[in-house]
Amino acid sequence: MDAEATRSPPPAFQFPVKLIRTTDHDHDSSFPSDIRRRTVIDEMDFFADRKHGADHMMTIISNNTDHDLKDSGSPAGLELSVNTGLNLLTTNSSSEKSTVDDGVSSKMEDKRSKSEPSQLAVLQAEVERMKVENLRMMAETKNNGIVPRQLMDLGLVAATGGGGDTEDLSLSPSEGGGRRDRSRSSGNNAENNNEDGTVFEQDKKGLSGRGTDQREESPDQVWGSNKVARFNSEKTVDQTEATIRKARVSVRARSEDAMISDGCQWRKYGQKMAKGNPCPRAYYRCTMAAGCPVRKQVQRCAEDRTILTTTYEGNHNHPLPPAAVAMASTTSSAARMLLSGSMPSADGLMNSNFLARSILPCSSSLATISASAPFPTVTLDLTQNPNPLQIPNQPTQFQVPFPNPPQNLADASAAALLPQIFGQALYNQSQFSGLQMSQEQQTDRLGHQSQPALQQGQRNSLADSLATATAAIKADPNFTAALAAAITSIIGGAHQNNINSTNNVQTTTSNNNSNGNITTSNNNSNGHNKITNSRFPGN
DNA sequence: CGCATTTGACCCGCGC
DNA sequence: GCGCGGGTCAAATGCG
Repeated sequence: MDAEATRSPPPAFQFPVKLIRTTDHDHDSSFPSDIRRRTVIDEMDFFADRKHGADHMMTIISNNTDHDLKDSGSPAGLELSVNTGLNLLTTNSSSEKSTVDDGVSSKMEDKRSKSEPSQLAVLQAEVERMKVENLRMMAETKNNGIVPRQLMDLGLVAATGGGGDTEDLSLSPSEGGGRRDRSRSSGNNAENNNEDGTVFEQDKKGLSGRGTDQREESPDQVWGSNKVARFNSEKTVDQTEATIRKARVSVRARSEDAMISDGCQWRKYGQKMAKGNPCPRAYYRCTMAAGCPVRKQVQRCAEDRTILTTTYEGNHNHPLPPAAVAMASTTSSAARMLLSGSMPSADGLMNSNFLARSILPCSSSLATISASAPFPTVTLDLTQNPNPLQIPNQPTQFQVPFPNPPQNLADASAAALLPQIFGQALYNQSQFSGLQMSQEQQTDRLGHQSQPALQQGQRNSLADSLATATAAIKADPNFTAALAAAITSIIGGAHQNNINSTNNVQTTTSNNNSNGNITTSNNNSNGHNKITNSRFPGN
């Protein structure tokens, strides 16, 4: 498996979900023996460098917005750094031996940025525009004495930067040694202060009843706790914080393997039988960096044990390998969608639901938002056949006619496209969310404007944002073509792979120069593209 | 021997 | 106040 880490991944267009094939399923007590005994389909490697094509779009957006906004230090960056729980960092983690398939990422990133200057420029311009707009909105809201908490939170998160140094201020319980002092006072948040004096937003620690959670890090440590605001003052703010803190993103995907790969390294730290499900729930924490607060739960669906539900919460405090960025982008976008419309109230969540449908009418079965769950949760259901996956009635039609692929491949395709489509739509949605929120808050203060009116406004704003962004993308025929080619290739590749009883889907889409040379190929060499994660020996 | 996983115990919040 | 369930810890265990 170590060989995998050092292997140079082929230039590929891969996806955020990899169905892990573990070699020691027999040791896996997490799943029923019948599941463990099943013939394991070869890995579906949806991860990889998305140097080109659709995924590129998402990556560029993430990178640019992240850097631009962060660098500028402008409030505009706040929104884009929403603490969705998963950073959108694309910086490659250096040399973690088990880092998943990121060996050539840097090069590829560079190459990509060089090869697609026009798209980049367009997107950068778009980001710039968004930034300015956000700045304007911030000023407006401040003048009104209303500061969308969302933006504040984002800003704070942004301030912490991609390094997650904040979390390094203290050791995680394990590293720190000794059992957590659960009686520890929760009032001392000094360690949570940022270098620049900004209190790490989610310092939730302070809010957490569990003193232990102060220990480190991030907000997300409160991941399992229901402790919400105990401060009466700034109640609204705290409620919103709590909402953000607890936001979760669940991904449902069919997999007979122990868990899906999201490009990160995880260590199992617990397993419990959850009520109502004969399948145990496994708890993992990210081990890519000490003190990374990101956790995830993996559990099989009781009704259909081929379905794996992976729930993420937390914010990575370290750079992510490209492979992880894909999933992070997806989940992050989902969380952003959830949170962007999110007031802690049920209305807010319902709004998000509405927004989800508005943004992604095609994904009504792919993305759902639960307001009833203990924590606001976005569920990305990749088990349903997204056929066709499209965004109707949008300025730029984005139609991906799936050829009704087999279930697993449908999942793969959905997973593959999610970061681009879902993420893009959500990204755009997030652009107006600040405005939407401020409007909403003002409206609330003024006395509850009718929901339909707000929603209409949201829809219009969304449509504008989406139109602008999609138009920008569309403006570059090369990119559009590459995107279409990539998608076609994905679908074809998935199909082909299925026929070959191989789930490994590798699509290479190169757009290496500015003269429109587009090459799309389906790299489907059996047994060669398999990517395994040495840190995933199975759970 | 080091590291990851397993698993029972513990803590906490919530509902009754 | 008590029981239940979820989440986490950490010693024990297993594996490479």
